[in-house]
Amino acid sequence: MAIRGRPRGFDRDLALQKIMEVFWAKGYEAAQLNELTAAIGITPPSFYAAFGSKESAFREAVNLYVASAGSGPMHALDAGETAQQAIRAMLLASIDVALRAPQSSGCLLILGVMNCQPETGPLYDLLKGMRKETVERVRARLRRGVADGDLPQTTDIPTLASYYGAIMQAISMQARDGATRQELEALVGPSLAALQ
Amino acid sequence: MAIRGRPRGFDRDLALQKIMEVFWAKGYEAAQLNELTAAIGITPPSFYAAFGSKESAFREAVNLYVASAGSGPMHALDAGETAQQAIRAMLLASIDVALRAPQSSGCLLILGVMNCQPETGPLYDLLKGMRKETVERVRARLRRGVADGDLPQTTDIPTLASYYGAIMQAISMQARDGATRQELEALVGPSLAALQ
DNA sequence: AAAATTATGTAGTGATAATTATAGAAAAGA
DNA sequence: TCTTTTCTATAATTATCACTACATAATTTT
Repeated sequence: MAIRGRPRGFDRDLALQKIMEVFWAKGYEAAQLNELTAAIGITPPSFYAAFGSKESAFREAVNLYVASAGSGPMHALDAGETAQQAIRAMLLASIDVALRAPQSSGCLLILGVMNCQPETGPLYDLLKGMRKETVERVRARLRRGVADGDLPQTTDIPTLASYYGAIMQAISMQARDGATRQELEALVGPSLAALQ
Repeated sequence: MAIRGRPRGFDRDLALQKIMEVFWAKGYEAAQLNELTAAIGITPPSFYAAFGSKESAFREAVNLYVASAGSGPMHALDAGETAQQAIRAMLLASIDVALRAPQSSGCLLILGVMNCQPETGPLYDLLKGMRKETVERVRARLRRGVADGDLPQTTDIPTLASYYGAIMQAISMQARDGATRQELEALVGPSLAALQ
């Protein structure tokens, strides 16, 4: 049996794409509902029928982001031959992501919710958890680096992993401050000194 | 002739101190006027009579911050014997500031205005300009380090300066994410590798 | 074709938050 | 004392923004 009732007048996947771009460009709190609906070309009731609420739309957008636009750094981390190359590639991919952002730049997972309002706590924690996961993946890659002989046995893996997590946060902040690709790439060199 | 009219019922300097703490703890956008007035113990009309608006109160608070609670890192930068010691002391002082923050932690100049709302653009630019000034002072200290022979002539000063600016931003972000002093100090070591 | 079901558009509703009008209180000057 | 000046408190006012009630449109099922 086919779907009952009046069919949706827009493509939900395409709409989610637009939603992600608006949230990415402006962050959760600054992205107003009328910007979201205007970007899609629908009115509020259609938005709520399709996505439930601003918050649940954001959660969906984050999942889409992780699976698409924001996947570069983690992919680069896995693809690098040595630990050093992997870290370097991850940081360069972060720069790509930060500069590919629609407007104000930066990574959605890092700048998407700045906890400007008290009620955004759960979303802030959601992104915080994802950042933590990122650091965990870096940690795993460094462990592999030690096992492969890329890094000395004495490497302080937890410290280095959270350090590179911090570098990625810094890249996003600087991108939001308007840094150029050159300026962002200049951050990568010094940070790799910690792997020598 | 003495001051005419009913005298102010509260200490303006003390009130500004409170205002700074609230803005520091919650950021510009999340700090609501009733929190500000409640912290001081006054009502809105008194606040507006004394400070003009939320925005101008914030500007005053930022100036107070730079002159007091937030002065540590720049002071440490000037006091360090060698360039390496100065940078290290600055980063450690940044950690002190980030952890001394009233509530959600981090540096007011870094996290005070995250541009969640479009109308906060001017304040965002104000803080951005101050961050730029910080990097300029780091640059000057590194130049002196080269002149003193602390650092090789080939040192890429602009790159390193903005790199350490980025590290301070990262310290604030991680502090806001709930990092402990130990975790923050762990970021300093790797970042100093760039000065070897 | 009629009923059932789901989407859409117009035009609100309700909550929140910065700001202020108005009246009254506390001081100095005449 | 009485006027002038400045501060304070209560209670609006205004704007913004997420969200929705209601009527209507477009489908499928019977």
